[in-house]
Amino acid sequence: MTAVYDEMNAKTREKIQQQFLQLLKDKNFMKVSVQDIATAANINRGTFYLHYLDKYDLLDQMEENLLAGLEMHLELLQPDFLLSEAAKGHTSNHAVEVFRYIQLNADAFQVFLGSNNHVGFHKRLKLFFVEHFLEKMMKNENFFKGATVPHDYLSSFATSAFLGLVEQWLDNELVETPTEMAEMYIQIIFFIRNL
Amino acid sequence: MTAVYDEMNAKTREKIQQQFLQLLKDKNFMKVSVQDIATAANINRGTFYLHYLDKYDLLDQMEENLLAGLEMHLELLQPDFLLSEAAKGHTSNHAVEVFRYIQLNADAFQVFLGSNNHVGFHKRLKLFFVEHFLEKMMKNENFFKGATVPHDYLSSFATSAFLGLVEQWLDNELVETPTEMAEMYIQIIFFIRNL
DNA sequence: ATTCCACTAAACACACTGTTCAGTGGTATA
DNA sequence: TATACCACTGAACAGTGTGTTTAGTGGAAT
Repeated sequence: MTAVYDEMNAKTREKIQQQFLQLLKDKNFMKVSVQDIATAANINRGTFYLHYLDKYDLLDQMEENLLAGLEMHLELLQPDFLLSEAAKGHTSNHAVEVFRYIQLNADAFQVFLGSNNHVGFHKRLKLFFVEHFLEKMMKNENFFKGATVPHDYLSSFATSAFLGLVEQWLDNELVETPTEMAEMYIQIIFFIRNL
Repeated sequence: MTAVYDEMNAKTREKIQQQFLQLLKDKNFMKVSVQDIATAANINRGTFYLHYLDKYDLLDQMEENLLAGLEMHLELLQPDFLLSEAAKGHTSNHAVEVFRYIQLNADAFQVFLGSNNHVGFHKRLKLFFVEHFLEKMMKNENFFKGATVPHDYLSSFATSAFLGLVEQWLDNELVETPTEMAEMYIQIIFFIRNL
C-alpha cells in the first residue's frame, strides 16, 4: 500500500503551503527565503526541494489550485440565465457560489492580490476571467449587438470592473455577504448590456 | 558652476533607467541583477549605488516619476465639464492629453504593468486613480445620487474598468489613437452615471 | 529480513548583495 | 598654474541565499 506515503507527502506539502501563506502576510515574496519556509513548516530545507523546484514553483502551484477551484464554480454560471432570473428578482445561486468560494479562500486571494506581492496573480486572474467572459458571451450573439466599443475592450472593461469589485471586497475584509456581492455583480452585468 | 556635475549625474541616472527598462522587457524584475544593469549601462556596479539605494529604489523612483507626470494631466480633467462637452459631441482635449501621455510613456507602462513584473504598480496606479476619481466625484454631489452600490465599490469598479481599458490598449500595442481612447472613456463615464 | 521511502543534517560551489577604499581624470576655483 | 572637487573605477570584503549532493535515520511495506 502506497497510500500512507501519499498521505505523508500530502501533509508536508500542505504544511509548506500553509506556512508559506502565513509568511506572505507579513513579508514580501522576495524576502521570504526557502529557509524561512522550512523553519516555519518545521522541516529540513532539503525536504522543501523534494516537493518543489523552488519558491516560484510553490507559488505557481498554489495559484493554479486556487484558479482550478474557481473554474469549477465559474463553469456553472450562465449569464443569460442569470439575467432572466435577475429580471424576476432572483439572485442566481451559481453567482453566489462564486463569491462563496472566494470568501472561503479569502486568505489566499488577499495575499496573492495584495500589494506586498508579487509576480502577477492579478494579471493571471484577469486573463482567466476574460477567457470565461468571452467564451460565455460569444455563445450569446445578442450580447454584443449594438456595442459601440470593440469586443476586446468590452471584455477587458467588464472583467476589470468585476475584479475591481472583488478586490474592494477583499480590502474591506469581506464585510458583505456573498449574496450581496452577487447582487452587485448582476447590476454590473446590466450596465454592460446597455453599452 | 555645478551645472556640469548635475548634468553628469542626470545622464548616468538616465542611462541606468533606460537600460533597466530594456532589461525588464526580457527578464523578470527579480532576475535582473545590479550587475546586469551596470553592464548594460556601461558603468561600474559601485556607481549604481552612488545613485540608488538598490534596484527597488530605482524601480520606485521610476514609477513615482511616471505617476507624477500622469498627475499633471489628470488634474486638468473635470468630469462634469467632460460630460457637458461630450453631450455636445465634443471630446475634451484634457482627456485626450491623458491618453497621449500614456502613449508617450508606453514602454514604461507596458513593462511596469506587464505580467513579468513585479511588485505592485497595478495596485499603485489603481489607488492613484481611485483617489482622483473620488476627489473629483465628491465635488459633484449629483454624481452619486441614486447610486444603489456603496461608494467605495463604485469607485473601485469605475477605476478598475478604466484601468482595464488602458491595459487593453497597451496589450494591443496602442493601435488606437488617444482620441479614440478618450471617446471610449467618455462612454464609460456615461454608464457609471446611469448606475 | 530487507527493501522502500520520506526525511534529516551537513557540506558544496555559486551568485548576488551592499560597503569600503585607494586611485584616476576631467572641471571649477583661487 | 596649483589645488581642491567630483563622478567614477576596480577590486576586495563579509554576508546571505541559492540549488545540489551525500551519507545516514527510522518507520512502513513486502
